[in-house]
Formats: sequence, C-alpha cells, structure tokens
Amino acid sequence: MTAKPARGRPRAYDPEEALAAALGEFRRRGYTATSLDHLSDATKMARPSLYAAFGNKLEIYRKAVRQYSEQTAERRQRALFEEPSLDKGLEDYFGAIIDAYFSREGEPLGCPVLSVISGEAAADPVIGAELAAAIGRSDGLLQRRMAQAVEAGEIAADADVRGLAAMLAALQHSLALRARAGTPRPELQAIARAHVALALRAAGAARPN
Amino acid sequence: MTAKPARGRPRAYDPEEALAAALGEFRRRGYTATSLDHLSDATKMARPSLYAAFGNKLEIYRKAVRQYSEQTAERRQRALFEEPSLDKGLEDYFGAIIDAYFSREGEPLGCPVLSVISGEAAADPVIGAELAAAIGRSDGLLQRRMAQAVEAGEIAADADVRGLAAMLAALQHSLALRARAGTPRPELQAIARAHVALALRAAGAARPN
DNA sequence: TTAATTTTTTGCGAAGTGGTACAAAATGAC
DNA sequence: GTCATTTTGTACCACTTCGCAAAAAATTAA
Repeated sequence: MTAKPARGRPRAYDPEEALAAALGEFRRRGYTATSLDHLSDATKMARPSLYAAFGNKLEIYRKAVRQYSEQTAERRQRALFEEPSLDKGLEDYFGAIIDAYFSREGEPLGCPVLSVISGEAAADPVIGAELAAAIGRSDGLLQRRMAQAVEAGEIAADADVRGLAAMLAALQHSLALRARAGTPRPELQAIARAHVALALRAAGAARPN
Repeated sequence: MTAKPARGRPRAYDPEEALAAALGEFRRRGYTATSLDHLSDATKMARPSLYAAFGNKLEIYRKAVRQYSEQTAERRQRALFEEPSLDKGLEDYFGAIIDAYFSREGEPLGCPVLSVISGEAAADPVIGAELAAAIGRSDGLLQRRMAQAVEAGEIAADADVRGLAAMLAALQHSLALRARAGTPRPELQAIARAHVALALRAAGAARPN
C-alpha cells in the first residue's frame, strides 16, 4: 500500500492517521465548530497541506468518514449476516456499534455522522443528503436481515419487516444520541439488549428464549 | 400579560415573537452555525438589544427552547396521560411530536434540542447537560406511563417497563433524526404507528387489536 | 420643562473564519 | 552536480465571529 517511492519531497504525514485525527476533532466538536485550525493542529499538517491532500473542510470530513466507515463496516455486517443466531447477531451488531461510538480513550462520542452533522443537515442540502444516505444504508441492511429472518422462519411469517427494521434503526439512532449525551457504555449495552429482546418478541421470534 | 406601562422607552419588539424567530434560526442552521447576526436579522433586534433582553447566545437558545417546550408540552402530556386507550395515547403522543418537528411552513426541522445541539454536546459540558436533561425528561414521562400501564393491566404484568420506555424514547430520537434528514411527514407517521404497534405487542398488550 | 429611565442605534475591537499565493525545502531522475 | 517535482512553511486575504461602550431616542414622572 505505502510502496510508492514517488518523486518530490516526501510527505511528512500519514494520510490515514491524519484523517483519523481529523475525524476525532469533528466528533468531539461537531462539524461547524471544528475549524481548519483545529484540524491543522490535530493532524499536524499546515492548512495548505490539508487542502492539497484532502480538499476543503467538507471534503476532509467526507474522506474521514469514509475511512471510518470502511474500517468499522466489516465487523457490523459480519455480525448481522454471518452469525447463525438472529438474536446473537443483532446483539453483536449493536455491540459493534456501541464500541464504535466510543473513542479509544473511552469518550462517548457517538456516531461520526448522525451525531455530528445533524445540526447542519437542515440548512445545507449537501450535508442533508449525506445524513439521509447514512440513515438509508442502515435501514437497508436491517431490512435485508429481517427479510432473511422471515424466509428462514426465525421470526413470524407475517412479521412487519419494514417496521421491525425501522425499530432497530431507531435503536441505533438512540444509541448515537445517548452516547453524545454522556451515557456510560454499560447503560447503552443494557438498552441495546432490552431493545433487541423486545423487538424479537414483537417479531414473533421462533425461540423467544 | 402585556399590561405594563413601564417607564422608559418602549421596546420595539415582542419578546415571545423574538424568541420564536430565534429558535427558528437555531433549528434551521444548527447551534454553532447560527450567528448573532442571523439572530439579529431574524428577530429584527440589534445585537445589543438581544444581549440586554436575553443574554448571550447560549442564554438566547435556552430561553427560546424553554418557551417552545412550554408551548408544546401540554398537548404531549395530555395525550400520554389523559387518553384512556394506551394505544391511542401513544399514537397521539408521537403525533404531537411529529407535528412539533415541522415548522409552520412544513419544513422538517426536527427537535430544537435533540437535532440542534447534538453536535456540540460532546465538547461543551453545559450543552451536554442540556441534551442529557432533555433526554431524561422524555425517559421519565414514558417510564411513568408504562408503569401505569402495568398497574392498570393494559400490558403484561411482567413487562419490562424501563426497556419499553427506552424503546419508545428511541422512536422519538429516530423521528427527530429522520425529520432532520428530510423524511416527509407521512412516512414519519407510518414509522411511528408501526413502532408503537410493535412495542405494544412486545409488551404483551391486553388487546393487541 | 426638566429629570429619570429604558431601549435603540451606531460603531468599534480583538479574535477567529475558510481559503490561497508564493517561496523555501526535500526528494528522485538525469 | 543540476533539474524537475512534490510537499512544507510563512504570510496574507477578505470576511465573519461574539461582545461591548457610548451616544441618541423615546417614553413616564415630577
């Protein structure tokens, strides 16, 4: 990956680290409240270097989120689609989400999208679309999983697939928000467990366990 | 109410209108992205007048939210606690919430608290506390209602009161977020209906209808 | 009229905003 | 070495940010 001798002056930063540091700033401060000076400090890159490397503020944010998504998506999707037990799969899915909602230092930062650009989404159509897309992706995943569950007989044949998916998506939205408000991790985990259990019961799960 | 001859120069603005206009700006733009100039324009008050009347930016926001809350709380609480049918009560409760999440002109602005200060909550402890308090208030209301429902035999005696309340709160959080992403009203209403129906089914409602 | 009181208006200031131009520095290719 | 190339660092731009001081205006009380 990093095997590129290149030609000119070697860059003094690691793009991946820089984007991670930038995302940290966005998550802590929120989108608008994060200035280019903040990003410059956090990445240890001068502002012109930031521009040359990633583009303007919005582009920096998008690239940082994309990297985060790619890094965390696999575990979530595997939990959802490769775990045989629906119950355990959902618990792992939300467990992965909760893990991602905390920084390495344990700060409850919530979701880099839902929690960070919600404030700006109504005024800026580009950001609004970004938010809508993120929500739509989760909805899609959960709908697919619930449809599978119906086919596999894991839940009632006449279960409301879309309603159940929306109800589980709501848990994700709620976790993002509660993390943002400082709710400690064990409490989030308890909330997720209870929510999943109730959802499965409402779905007429084959084995209410 | 407005019967106060006062002494000095009469104020040229109506405080209630001004706060409503200020809240509109906050809701549209988000907290940080709303500048005092925006507020000054929207309220038609010069910046020093804003300061004299309401205080600094955060105080303006708080007073505007307080007014909004007082104006919308009654309908919500009546739906929740005075409607005999639990099912209908919850539907009306979330119906009132959805109504409040749209501006008079029909823009889906979401919640003036959840959708607006989520981004700032992690960095600013005062705002974080504000967000946590708002979440806690809804949790409390829903817990009380679900506890009543158990006592009245409207739902199963061994129902998970806290879990159900959190699950319904999650619907509120999700509605706020989806509104922010531009989801049209009928879709929000459908989501709310399905969510409530599933929650009641999970609660072992006496009459699943 | 005059004085007291309250609000509005004008204008300022120091700091921060996103974004960029341009020269200096560090490398590989020749 | 010398050149082409790429990144870095310094400095700057025009604009906006929040906040306030001080004067002007509009009213009631005496």
